[in-house]
Amino acid sequence: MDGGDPVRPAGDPDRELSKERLRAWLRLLKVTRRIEAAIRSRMRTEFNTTLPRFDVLAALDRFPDGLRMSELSGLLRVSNGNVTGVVDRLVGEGLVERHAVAGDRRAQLVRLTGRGRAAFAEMARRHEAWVNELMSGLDAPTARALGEALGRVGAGG
Amino acid sequence: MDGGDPVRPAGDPDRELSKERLRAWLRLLKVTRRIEAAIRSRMRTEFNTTLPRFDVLAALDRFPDGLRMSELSGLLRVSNGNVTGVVDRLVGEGLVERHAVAGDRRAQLVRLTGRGRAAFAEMARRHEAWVNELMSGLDAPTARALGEALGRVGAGG
DNA sequence: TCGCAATATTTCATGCTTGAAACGAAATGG
DNA sequence: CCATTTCGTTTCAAGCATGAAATATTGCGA
Repeated sequence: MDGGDPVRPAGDPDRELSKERLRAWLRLLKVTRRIEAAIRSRMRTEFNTTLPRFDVLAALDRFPDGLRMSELSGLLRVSNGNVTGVVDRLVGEGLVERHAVAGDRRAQLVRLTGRGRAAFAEMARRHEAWVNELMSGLDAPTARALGEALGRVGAGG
Repeated sequence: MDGGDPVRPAGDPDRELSKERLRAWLRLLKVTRRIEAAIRSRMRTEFNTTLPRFDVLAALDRFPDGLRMSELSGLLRVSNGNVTGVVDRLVGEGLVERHAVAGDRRAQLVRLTGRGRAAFAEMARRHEAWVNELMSGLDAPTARALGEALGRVGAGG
């Protein structure tokens, strides 16, 4: 009939699209890991801290009234138990404090301390500079194209 | 004299580009983490294994003659000590084996076993299907645009 | 009000990850 | 040859991450 070669069906579009998506994913993973590793390493050498701690500080900086543990883990998309440990260490460093919540003795409200807010501001400044450098290959239109494409991936998940 | 407002200098292009890159990076990180978490979870429930182990199997599958520990950690871009542990567990599962290298008693050659090769083939098949599903929002041209943008980021790092 | 499900958080076991230190083996330079 | 350096790998301590179990508290329905 009009059928293709059974060994390599002339460009089966589903299969090709799948391969294309796989390639895109592998590249996405590679680039993300490389940049993440660079940021992680600089966080360690310049601030003696870690990316997870920075993420927690960033979340708390956006919510000056504080966040509950579960709100924090929800925002960061990590497990509850995870946040417990990271917050413990930040409290130990004096960057964050826990408060009781009036009316619910189960919950904890977590907030930045003054030192925590100042430390985060400095880290955020450097962090932006690192990202700017690490992504220096990206001009404005390409950055927007990337955002667009990622938006579609996000919608598709 | 023709200068802009000192509070918000009318569109300082460097600063705006930096912000744009930061936004792109945060989005990149978010999307990547979400997909990675989904794959990780499915690896666990469907195959009772982990992404790092899958990565090692994938590398070994591409090199049927085997790889040294240091070649493996170089390919995967992780530390030596890391690979030691992951390979230990894969050996324990019978998916991988270590061989001595003739002429260098320091080195180890790591290879897939028959079972390892078969197990990986099955996992890889499912893995591609998951990625295809998780990135279903991405049509072919957008996938290519994404690859293009990521290539530039890669070149810029 | 009593029992019980739902909620907020911590604890735990397991595994990944890193960077540094330890170690044996190989290579190299007097 | 022998000392020193380099190399390949493992070991180690610390921290991140997960999912499951434990704990405590709240709230709801009979």
